[in-house]
Amino acid sequence: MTDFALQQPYSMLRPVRSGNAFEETIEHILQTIKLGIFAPADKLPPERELAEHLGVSRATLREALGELQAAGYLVVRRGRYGGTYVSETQVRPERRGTRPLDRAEVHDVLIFRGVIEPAASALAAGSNLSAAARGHLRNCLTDVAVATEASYRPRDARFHIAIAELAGSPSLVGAVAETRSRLNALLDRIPFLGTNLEHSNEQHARIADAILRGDSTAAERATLEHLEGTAALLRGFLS
Amino acid sequence: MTDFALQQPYSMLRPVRSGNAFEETIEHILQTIKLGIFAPADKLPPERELAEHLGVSRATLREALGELQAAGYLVVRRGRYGGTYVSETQVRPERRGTRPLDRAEVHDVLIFRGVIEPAASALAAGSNLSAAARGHLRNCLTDVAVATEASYRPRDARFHIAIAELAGSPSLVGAVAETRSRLNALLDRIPFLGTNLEHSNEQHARIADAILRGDSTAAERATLEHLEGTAALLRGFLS
DNA sequence: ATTTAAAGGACTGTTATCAGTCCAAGAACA
DNA sequence: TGTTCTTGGACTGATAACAGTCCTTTAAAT
Repeated sequence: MTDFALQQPYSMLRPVRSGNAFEETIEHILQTIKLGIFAPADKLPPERELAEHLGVSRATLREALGELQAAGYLVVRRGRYGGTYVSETQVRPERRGTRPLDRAEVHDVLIFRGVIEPAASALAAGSNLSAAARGHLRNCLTDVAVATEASYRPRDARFHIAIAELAGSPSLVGAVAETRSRLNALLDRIPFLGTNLEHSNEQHARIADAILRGDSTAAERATLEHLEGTAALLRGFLS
Repeated sequence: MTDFALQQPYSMLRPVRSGNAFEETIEHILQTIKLGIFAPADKLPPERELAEHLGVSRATLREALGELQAAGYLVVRRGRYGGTYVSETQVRPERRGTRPLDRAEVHDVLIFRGVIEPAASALAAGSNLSAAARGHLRNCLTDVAVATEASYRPRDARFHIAIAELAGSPSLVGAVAETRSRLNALLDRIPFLGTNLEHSNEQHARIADAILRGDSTAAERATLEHLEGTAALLRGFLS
């Protein structure tokens, strides 16, 4: 631990804005795709509406959309009933394992995720879930269960975010989504190891089951166990 | 619960930036004061340094500082060994209880805080704490213990943020700080009720003691109990 | 008394972002 | 076959935010 007194106030003086609006917008939309919020072939909201939601001018949004289109993430259809669609063909992922892992970042992400995801599961299990909410969770579970290796990551994220949505706290949803995104960025930096999809899906099923049964303790424990897999994988690449 | 399917993707399309850089900067600096990160008479970092930390140009930062100076939060001394200082005289708080509480916001803040603060305490208790870290926690505990009603709120926040700092996850610190800030905004909207400082300080002591003893379970439980007080107070004003 | 250096204060020109307006496409519908 | 209307596309002028430079103050050091 470095000098505690000196670093104190500076930990709170984080950047007010992470860059220019244009880049932030690109990053944000890319996240919604990589987290499975918008699946391939989904239609984004109309530009004017999306710009308002993102708190950015349409001009800036269009710059960002143009870039994502050029990169192959989006396709655009003009005219009435046209719109911006998520590309159905996967974008070639960047070369893996090029940049080294940042120890502190790995540590931070794993700790934070270990706090909020089990808590989200426990809260979801303890809530009075509507039929629609239950259906949504089951849909996400099925989607990830039938995913191929190529489509797994976003659907996995979508499933975990769905759980947070059931917990009834928008802040929690945002925290889970952002943390997943940071985790994905870390996973992109290590050589690909075939995930044990079967094992993972089995754990997903146990989590969903506990939540739908209303068993908070089981939901929390199952989630904690599930997280341990990825955590161990990442920690393995630190040493 | 509103229509689940329709609101889905939009929950993730939150604003990329919450306003203009100038206002964000004001708000951010004001937070560091209200959260006790900078106490009265403390010196802020030099403008050039602070601007870089906040990711904003010096011109914009100076606009914000000027506003805060005009409002009485800051005093500026020029020349070598000068700088920007937090005012020692309290700024008169706005009229309380004018705007009504937002149900959803109260709900969200209380849930999220109930997740992260107990977790932070448990993690802190489970860590190998350096002597400096232990000293820092004890200092914050003393500060809040000897606070008057006027100085209580920022010192209380500082204590709870100090706990998160011991947990070893910057994200967790940020989450606790931001949530405290939102909570303060809510508390500002209800009529002032004399807090039971004695009871609160007793709970603080129990939390700090459990953390310093390394008893995670006790630290977590004590924190949960401590939060219940404020939670009940706020919930009382919803009905 | 003079010098020094670290801080705030003030200006410049450039670039990014904005709100607002109008144009062009083109699938659905009559 | 033509009309309609929602959508992306393109432009304009105004404003916000920027990086960079130089000036002013003032307590400490000499």
